[in-house]
Amino acid sequence: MNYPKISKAIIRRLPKYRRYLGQLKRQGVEKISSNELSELIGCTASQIRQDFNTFGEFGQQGYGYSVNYLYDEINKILGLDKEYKTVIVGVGNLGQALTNYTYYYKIGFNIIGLFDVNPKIIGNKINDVVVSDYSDLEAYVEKEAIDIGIITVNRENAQAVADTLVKGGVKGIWNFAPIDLKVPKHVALNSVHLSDSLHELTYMISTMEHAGREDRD
Amino acid sequence: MNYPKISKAIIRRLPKYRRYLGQLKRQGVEKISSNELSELIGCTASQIRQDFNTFGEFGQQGYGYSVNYLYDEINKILGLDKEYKTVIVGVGNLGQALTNYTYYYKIGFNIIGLFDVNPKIIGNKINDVVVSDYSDLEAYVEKEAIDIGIITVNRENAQAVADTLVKGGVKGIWNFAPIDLKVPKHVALNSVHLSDSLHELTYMISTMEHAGREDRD
DNA sequence: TAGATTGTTAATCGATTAACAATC
DNA sequence: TAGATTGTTAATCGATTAACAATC
Repeated sequence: MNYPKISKAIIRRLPKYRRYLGQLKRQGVEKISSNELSELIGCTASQIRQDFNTFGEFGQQGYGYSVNYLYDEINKILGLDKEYKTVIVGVGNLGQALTNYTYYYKIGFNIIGLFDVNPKIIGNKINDVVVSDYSDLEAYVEKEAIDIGIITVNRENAQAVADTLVKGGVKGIWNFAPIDLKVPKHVALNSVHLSDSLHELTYMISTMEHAGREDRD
Repeated sequence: MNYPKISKAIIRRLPKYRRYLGQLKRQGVEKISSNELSELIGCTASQIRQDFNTFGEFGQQGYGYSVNYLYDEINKILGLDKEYKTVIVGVGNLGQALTNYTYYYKIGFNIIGLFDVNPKIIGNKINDVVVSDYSDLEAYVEKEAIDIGIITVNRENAQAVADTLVKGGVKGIWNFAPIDLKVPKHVALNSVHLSDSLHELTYMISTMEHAGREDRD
């Protein structure tokens, strides 16, 4: 597949489409039109058709889209037709939550390594995986050909962990530390900034309170 | 403050500005120009000035921006000059992680209630807060005038929890269940879709592998 | 005052939506 | 075939960037 350059906006919508199609699949729905899907998701049918057509012709004129086929195609686009060998660095509450989380929604992410610097945690087992010493991380990543490193350490150590993961040869980093990491451009990086998300929420709360007043103007 | 309508894009950038300004503040930097800040963040100086000017005139011509003043102003815009009474519903690993997280970064979010349906968890203490029975949630939210409800239950129960929180009178909901909740428009809602974020990452990994091939064209 | 940098308008760019021809 | 709905082009809308006048 020789993709044209895809905008960040479209990429951010793909997992959402996938979620709704997964839901429809579970409900046993076989076909859906861009119009029906747009009502479900709350966007325009035009956008849906544009987005899909960036990647291929997944529908059939006069009929719509086959839910199963479309779901599979989106999975392929998102790279979810593959398995990813994964390590988590930083086995605090969040690290443990993500271990269980990926274990629970278990499609394709195998957490095969957990790493921490805390001697009290090293040796513990979480979902059958033993927590290893952080100093062994780089060698492990290289030897096991780890695809994804998840960073759940604090801000101060996150960049060092990222550097180690990169040296070990990971393809992608999923970062939860509240900092913008620097990685070489051949390594994929996506960050979940929880505090940013919370602050967007308080912003919304604040403006809504203002809006209450403005309504009377 | 009578805000004009602010685009989602700007709102998403505000917490990021705040993060960098916080860092500069900690480093003891007193003033910064839009140009210096743009290099730090990796965006255009023009965008920074546009963004700030949406909310007010925070700078001084010929000088730049006072880091402390700007930081405080952004905090006010984000509503971070207030305290938020908060409950968490669903005390699994993620709920516990967020309890510790907000406890650790403790500015303004007081987790005063934890709720779950699991009798084995009810009664436990996390950071001095006892886990209560979910059936008491609505009354508690109303009595204590809770501002924010955090949802860390599974997809199946998330909407019911949201409805209960809304009935109790929360101002905002921070949702971690992988579903798009419906709430009345006077209630703020922000969701962290962890799986979506992970799928964006696998997308990036996939396209980078393609890009490797395309480079040779 | 001269130099620097903001605040703000105008130009550009990209993303979304509308419209319709293609086609199942 | 007629009806429906996609695929795709064209029009619109909004967001980003460039430019420069205002001003500290």
